[in-house]
Amino acid sequence: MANQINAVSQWLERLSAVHRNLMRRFANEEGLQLVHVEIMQYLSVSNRYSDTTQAISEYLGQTKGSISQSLGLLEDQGFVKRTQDKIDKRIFHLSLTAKGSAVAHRMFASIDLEGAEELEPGLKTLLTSIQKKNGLRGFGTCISCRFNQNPGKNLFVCGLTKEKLTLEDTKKICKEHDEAASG
Amino acid sequence: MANQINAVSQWLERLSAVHRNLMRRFANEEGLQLVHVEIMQYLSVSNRYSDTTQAISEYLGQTKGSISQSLGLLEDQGFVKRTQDKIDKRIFHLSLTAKGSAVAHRMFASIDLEGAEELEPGLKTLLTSIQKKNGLRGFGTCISCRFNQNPGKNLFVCGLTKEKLTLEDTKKICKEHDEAASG
DNA sequence: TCAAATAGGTTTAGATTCGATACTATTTAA
DNA sequence: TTAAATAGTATCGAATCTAAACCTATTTGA
Repeated sequence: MANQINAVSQWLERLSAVHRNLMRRFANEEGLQLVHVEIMQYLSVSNRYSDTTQAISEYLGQTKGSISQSLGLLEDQGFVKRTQDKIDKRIFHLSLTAKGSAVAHRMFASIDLEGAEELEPGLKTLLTSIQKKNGLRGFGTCISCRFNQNPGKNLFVCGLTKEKLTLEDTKKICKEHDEAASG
Repeated sequence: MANQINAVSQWLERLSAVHRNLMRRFANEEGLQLVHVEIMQYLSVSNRYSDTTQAISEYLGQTKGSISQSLGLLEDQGFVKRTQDKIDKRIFHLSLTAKGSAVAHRMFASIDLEGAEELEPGLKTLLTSIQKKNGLRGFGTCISCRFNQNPGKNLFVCGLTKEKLTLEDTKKICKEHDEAASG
């Protein structure tokens, strides 16, 4: 048993290292730092509740001060723009400019995962389980979220914020994600 | 199709980030840096052809200068010891002391992957495929290596180095690993 | 045999990141 | 009205990372 678990841990470890290597290689080719690419990747898939300095900090597991610095650089270089929240003026929503969006696209294209499709359900389950067991935020999409309501075709409502969401909205990553009860 | 691949990439990205977060958290609890734990984890599973500064550098995707520095620290603190190769005196084999080994054990124990066993074959296949497509070193075990020969029960020979290997040897990670032809 | 090339490792210098702390501004709660 | 909590920024010191130069040992090749 223990051996079996260690084996999974081992491959996961390696997979994680390989993924980081590829990301770093891509970052270098673009003349960027690894963390900058990671931030842009995250912003390309995060929803309106999750596009803040704080959320990025929790996602990447680095302090918000460090992320704040990196965001300052990315903004100066025109990859990212900030928009102050209209209601809560402490919050700044971050989004990719066309330039930043192009980087994220190239990044996804550069990591070739052909043939890995069948792993998706397993990866997702493993991920949810690990996040939960270790007290990390959910970071999942609305599809599997217990707050998600679907009162009509292509009509969604977030039970937590009571806001309407489009189908596209529900495909993005949310920091408030909480797994639906199994069944 | 593209969407499906992006979804896998997305979960892989997140899994990689979560894994790194957990490793970093563990490192902090031990009063160590992330990279130090990663090095010890690697040394706990690498074989005699792969326990060098150079190999660690390729595994973790960082420069050998950087790894050399970290190894110096780990040696000073008694986690790692170096042994000069008897034949090629440029090479120093690295291994964990009892203190270092204990850290690696605690690390494996702290990452709870219960229920992930069934993912193992898929992860391994994905890993091999990614490494190959991106021109990265194999880093696998003898079991799936084309150089591995098995002339008798519990008797193994590496076709590349012509050396005898024990069953335990064949479970470790090798930087010369090359996938056996499929079939 | 001997010089040149290669390979494993270390060292150094400069840039960057990281974490901790302190600070501002805004919002929420009492 | 105040106190506490939240979102984010600024600053500083410590540590890491990369690139390049450097050292030594080994291999190559004429």
